[in-house]
Amino acid sequence: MAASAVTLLGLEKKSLREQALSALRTAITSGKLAPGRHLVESELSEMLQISRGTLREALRQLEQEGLLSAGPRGRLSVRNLDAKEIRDIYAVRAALESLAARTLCELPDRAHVIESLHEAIDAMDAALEGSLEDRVESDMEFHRSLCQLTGNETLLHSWNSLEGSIRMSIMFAGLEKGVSNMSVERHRDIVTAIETGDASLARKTIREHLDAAADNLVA
Amino acid sequence: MAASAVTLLGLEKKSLREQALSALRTAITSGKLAPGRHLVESELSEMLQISRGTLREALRQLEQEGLLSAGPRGRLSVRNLDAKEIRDIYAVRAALESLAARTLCELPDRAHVIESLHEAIDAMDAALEGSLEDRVESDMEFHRSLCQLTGNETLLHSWNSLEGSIRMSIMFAGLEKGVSNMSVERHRDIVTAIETGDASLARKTIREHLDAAADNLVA
DNA sequence: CGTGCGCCAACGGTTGACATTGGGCATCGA
DNA sequence: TCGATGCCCAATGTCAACCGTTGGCGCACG
Repeated sequence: MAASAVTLLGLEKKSLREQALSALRTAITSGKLAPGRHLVESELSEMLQISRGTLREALRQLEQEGLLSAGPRGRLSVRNLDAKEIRDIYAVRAALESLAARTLCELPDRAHVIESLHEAIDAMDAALEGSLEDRVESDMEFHRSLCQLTGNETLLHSWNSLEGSIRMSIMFAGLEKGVSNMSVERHRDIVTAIETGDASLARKTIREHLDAAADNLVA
Repeated sequence: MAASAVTLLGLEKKSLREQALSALRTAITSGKLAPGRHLVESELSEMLQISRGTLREALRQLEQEGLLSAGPRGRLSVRNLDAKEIRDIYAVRAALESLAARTLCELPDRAHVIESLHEAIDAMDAALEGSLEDRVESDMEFHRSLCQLTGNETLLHSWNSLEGSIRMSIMFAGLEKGVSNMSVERHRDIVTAIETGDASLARKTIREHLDAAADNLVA
């Protein structure tokens, strides 16, 4: 049986829940919904033009991603990060990406991996001409690729769950500070290390990169 | 302001959604809901005596925990793990717990941490007399404590999200195989390493423990 | 001035309904 | 007989309206 056209084209219209999820995630990580802001189900469901039930499913998901924090009686508000939490998030991030780097180094055939990573770096280069948001976007893309290319679904899933928190951290510190860590050179070093297959070097490179980023964010 | 009695006692009755979540999680990780089994909302909502809406919130959460996999048109079924996925899960697990070990080693005041870990080990000792399930339970408790005691909420959260998958891995391989890795001595070594504050030793110890466990599970 | 009472906002949960979509089965034609 | 056609149904996605509960808040009253 042939896959449907939409599936082949990757154009399947997302469910309302998924749309709401994306919309809310973007609103939060872009600061349109300020940290600490209390969310009211009825308000949101009206804004997004979806029913409360559908909305609640999306909210649960955002809660699990750590973008929302639950107060007493299920009261939800946009999570507010402090410096320690940002460091904590980046510590977990570093652990995951270290694993990614090590895994990639151990792959027998890394050719296509290296190629993909170079493409991601080219995209970052191109984004230098764009807005701050574009630069953040291409950076996230690169790091997500690291996890994705390992072929470890669980790793990718964990990273995706953390992505919202990472974006919040960057937003919290201010986009300017956030992008200041995203030197293309640094990322080239990471790819080079992976290319050589030196796992400990790759891990060290990426760890230092992320540690520096965290330091910079909370400075 | 005083916290309410129920809060103090930690006895707040869980919401129906949370109850359903626990019930389903247990049903899956205990094998009562066989891997690959297709789940029908209306059936489950009747079994659990809750409405479809509430059930769907719980299902979404289980999906994010990796216990359920979504087929076409939102069709949910109990996730089916193969050997590679188990290894992948344990690789992520090891990354998280390595971070936990390192973090604990770097804590200036580890006395209460060591104490808590010793209690967890005592519980494992006691569970030697109990059922296989008891032993698994006390083991999970120990490892969760590792993450919790770091004080890194994000780390604990990530571990919790992975816990379901870990339990599934153990169930998949058979409880006997699962518990065979849970030697109390091994765990004592981990605590000892943390006690000395030797981060690299602690990481090495826990990593070897988990690698061996994964090997054993898929063997 | 303080206290108690009642209103109201917001959440947890339910019910019943409807559209959509694909699978399965039976029917029909070559 | 076998494949194509088309209908029915199961299951999900979504909605609207509703109820009970619970705290917060403000007002009236002693």
